Amino acid sequence: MTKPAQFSKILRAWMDAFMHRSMRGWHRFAKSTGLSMPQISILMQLHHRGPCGMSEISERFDITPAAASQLVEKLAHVGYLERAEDPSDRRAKLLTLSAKGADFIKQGAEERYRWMDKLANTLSAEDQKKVSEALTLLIDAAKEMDK
Amino acid sequence: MTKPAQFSKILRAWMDAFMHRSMRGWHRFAKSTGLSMPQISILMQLHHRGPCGMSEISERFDITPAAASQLVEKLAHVGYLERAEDPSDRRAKLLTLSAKGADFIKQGAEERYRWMDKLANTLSAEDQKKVSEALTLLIDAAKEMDK
DNA sequence: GTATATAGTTCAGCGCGCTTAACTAAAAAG
DNA sequence: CTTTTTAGTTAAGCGCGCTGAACTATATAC
Repeated sequence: MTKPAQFSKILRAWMDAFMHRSMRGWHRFAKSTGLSMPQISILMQLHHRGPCGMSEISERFDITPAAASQLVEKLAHVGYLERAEDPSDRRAKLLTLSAKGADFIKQGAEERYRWMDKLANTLSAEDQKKVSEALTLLIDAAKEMDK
Repeated sequence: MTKPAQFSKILRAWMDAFMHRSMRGWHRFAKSTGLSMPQISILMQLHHRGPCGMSEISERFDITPAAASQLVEKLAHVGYLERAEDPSDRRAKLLTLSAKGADFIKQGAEERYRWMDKLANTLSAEDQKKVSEALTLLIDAAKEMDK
């Protein structure tokens, strides 16, 4: 009974320490590149959940189809994604991240990785191994939970 | 040589998997409460870096003093923070999170913790212990790096 | 004391994300 | 074939974050 509570506490401390730091990082990146956070969020979703339709965008980000359409229009205009017609349903659009868009996202992630790498390098080889194993556990568990 | 690269890869996989999920979580929370992301970011900074002046806000979020002043004004108006005069410099203001503001932030974090807890519960007791130790290492390292 | 730098505020104006409402086009239901 | 539902677009308008510029008040330099 005390063990799970303790575990939960550590998870929370971790999230507190790192999540909003990441948020600020993305925000800065967004500003430096001229894109907005919502636009970047869409590219990120496309990046690691693959192509989808407009409706999925508006559902996942909880905005109206109109808003989704306008955001996507801007991203398509600068060439970060492509809007193709879904062959199985000519009303629907199939949104795919372009190579340029993928590069963009990778570059943004790269910047945020830096401090994480720096952080990692302050650990001993032994500790790094421990952390690796633990994070792998978490990553796998997360994949499992997403189905 | 291959070990550090491997470690770095795992750190990145972790960040990819979790960070933007957290971002979406905060965004939803923001919308549901009527505050904006910038406002919440300020409260979060106050929450875990303690009181500071206006200038620190504008520096850390990379906005003009004017913008910082306006954001803080709104937060003060709804009672999430207090703007007191710095006794050592009567030009400067000392921003502190109010109890109400602290509650607000905790509640927002609470919501995002939920899936993390769910995730944690899919792990065996043994794995939970491994993860706990590893995250503690990371948290301590981060504190160290922040000086 | 005068001059200059610093901390913060106020205001006009801009861009952006968002919504509502009206619309087009294709698919599904009858 | 007609009706209705679904996917997405377009346009007007609102609120908000942000900036630049002008301003107040305190602190520092000479």
